[in-house]
Amino acid sequence: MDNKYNCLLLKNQLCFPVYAVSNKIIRRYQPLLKDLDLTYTQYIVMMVMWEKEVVNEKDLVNALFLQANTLNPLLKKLESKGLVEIKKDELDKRNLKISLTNEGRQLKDKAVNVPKSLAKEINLSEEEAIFFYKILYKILNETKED
Amino acid sequence: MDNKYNCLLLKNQLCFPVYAVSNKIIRRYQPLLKDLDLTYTQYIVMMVMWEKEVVNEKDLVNALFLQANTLNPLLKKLESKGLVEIKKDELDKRNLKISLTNEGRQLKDKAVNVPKSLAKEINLSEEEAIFFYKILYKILNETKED
DNA sequence: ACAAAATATATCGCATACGATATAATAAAA
DNA sequence: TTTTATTATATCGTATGCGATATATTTTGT
Repeated sequence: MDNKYNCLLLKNQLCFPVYAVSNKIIRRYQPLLKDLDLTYTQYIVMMVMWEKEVVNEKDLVNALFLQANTLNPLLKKLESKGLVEIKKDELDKRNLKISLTNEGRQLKDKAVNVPKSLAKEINLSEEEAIFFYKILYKILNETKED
Repeated sequence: MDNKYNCLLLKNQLCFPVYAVSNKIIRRYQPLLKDLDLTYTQYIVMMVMWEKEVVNEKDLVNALFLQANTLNPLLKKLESKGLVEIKKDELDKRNLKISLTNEGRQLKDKAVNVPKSLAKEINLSEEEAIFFYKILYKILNETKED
């Protein structure tokens, strides 16, 4: 039973279920977010905007563990929807200053119901959820270079 | 401190770190998989092929928690690389029979090193890994409809 | 047997993700 | 003070993922 190929069995992978759960959760989010006319990635960008009001693109890259070339077209999309405003930072013209618009701020009230609706679909005990959360951030913060 | 918008803070989300960890892990896999000329998704398809040798597209959909329209072009890609062979199942012509080729089978030996290399990058204790694994599959198996 | 429902793929369009590369602005170094 | 290096975005090409819809095949119901 114990051979050198065991490490290649899907059921012995830890990375695969993370990937599968991530896909599953996002699939669950999409219909809820349709009311807000947001995709999942747009939604997490808006979460940062609702919290910070003004950020650089670089701040988003750090907060979301994504990259600039992913966020760039996405931000332009949010701008074209009127949810954010994009300007060059006059103090350091390399930076892009992203600001929440009034319209973007208003969306916050509609969004409040989304996390509750989704929580119903994932049934973890309080203890499990806390442990799960800790492990996820342990992996995320393990190496700082990305 | 406690207001109705707390549920919209990124740091209070459980779904977001799953998504971020998934992205991070796949980013880590890509350079390792480059030697095999496989992407991450192609790699997990090959894992199933290495284990089963012959499957229907539907079996892959179930094993990988993905959908046919994602796998379809991916399988054609693997076929064009000579790693699998795609035929109609003569017993039920709705089904696609995917078979591992000799070339695909040979890749298995090269792939054996990938999981070990990646394991080094994620430092969880045995106990943490087991708990993490259990929670992930609890979420995956919670509702069977997708 | 034959219409209707179910099943398994296929196709299309859109929105990510990322590596690779290029560019503009600032900081550091000589 | 110039060159050089670094930083923050921008652009391009490739590969997913998924919802919506269409098609072919089989099963079910009558």
